[in-house]
Amino acid sequence: MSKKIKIVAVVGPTAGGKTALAIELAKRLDGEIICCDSMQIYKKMVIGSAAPTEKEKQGIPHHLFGFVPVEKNFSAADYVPLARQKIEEIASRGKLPILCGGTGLYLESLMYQSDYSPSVDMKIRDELNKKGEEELYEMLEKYDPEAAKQIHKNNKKRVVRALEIYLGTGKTKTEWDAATRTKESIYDARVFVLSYRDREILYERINRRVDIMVESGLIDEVKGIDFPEGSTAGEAIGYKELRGYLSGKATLEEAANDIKQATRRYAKRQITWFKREKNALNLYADDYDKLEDIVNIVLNYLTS
RNA sequence: GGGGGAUUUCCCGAGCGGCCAAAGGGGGCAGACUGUAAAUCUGUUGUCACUGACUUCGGUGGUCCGAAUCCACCAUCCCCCA
Repeated sequence: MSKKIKIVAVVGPTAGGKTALAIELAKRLDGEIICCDSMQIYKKMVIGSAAPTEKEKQGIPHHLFGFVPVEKNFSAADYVPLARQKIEEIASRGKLPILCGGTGLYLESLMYQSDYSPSVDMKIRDELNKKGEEELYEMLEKYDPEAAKQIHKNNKKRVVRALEIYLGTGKTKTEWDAATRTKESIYDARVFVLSYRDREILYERINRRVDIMVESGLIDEVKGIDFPEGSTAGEAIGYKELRGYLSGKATLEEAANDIKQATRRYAKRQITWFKREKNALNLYADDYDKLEDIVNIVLNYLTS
């Protein structure tokens, strides 16, 4: 059993200031940043996904940003091995891998999932998707009653996923989970959840940031991307609403308001998600005057 | 000046005499989540001493055992004729 690799993760709701904190930490700790965000990984989606710009990066090496074509179906299962590879590579050079992003599932999978169940034939998924919720749930209750207990019958995506695992591999999702999910983190990870105590402040930051994105050319960015029908990338907040504006379905103001609202709700879901990481250190930006203070808290925590 | 229509809980919007604290949607709030996760789904959303009581459906006053629902007047908005 080899020693666990040390990593740092900066996560939390969108617009919380993760990017700046991660870069600052990388400077102090001789680190390199790895994307932990399901949208910043895509090519061309930089303004709308709030990916760091060259200037923001300040010369710090960034990995797994903007490298997936928008038409490609990318998922946590694709992300995890790539991120692992990067972590090892960075650590082997004596640098500290710093994960940064808002996708809780990616981090969770990276830390607590030794391996994913084998990829499943998309034909099985397509077939399942044709069926109704009732029928699917009854199937799940029959094949994997444990999973059925945990998944709500209305949550078709998750019911389908559980079923396709069983139908495709002969083993249930419950069995796969038991075999591949780890109790302890695979890495010696220090997780920092950066957020705001006062939700109003966070929401104002979100609203402002959306305006800034639009002013910075988000519309042109959207025009320049050809999202295939039903692609994951095309579901990104900001992009879908602006496509609606460009096709005349909404005014720019309506689209901008929709983006703000969707982002706020997204931030709430992220906050809920990150509460699950019990070993994380919660950092509330509104408790501090400046970034430097937060950086120092983190540095102290890491050395203690 | 004459005729018609509207006014519902944070918003939109059903309700048209009891089964209405009032459908449904949105938003808010809380939560779940391990191969679509910026996705998907769940619960909750008048107040309280919460299996019951109380205050709500523009305002005031009526009719009725009983009104968001009927009547009268007032207010505001919209439409049509002048």
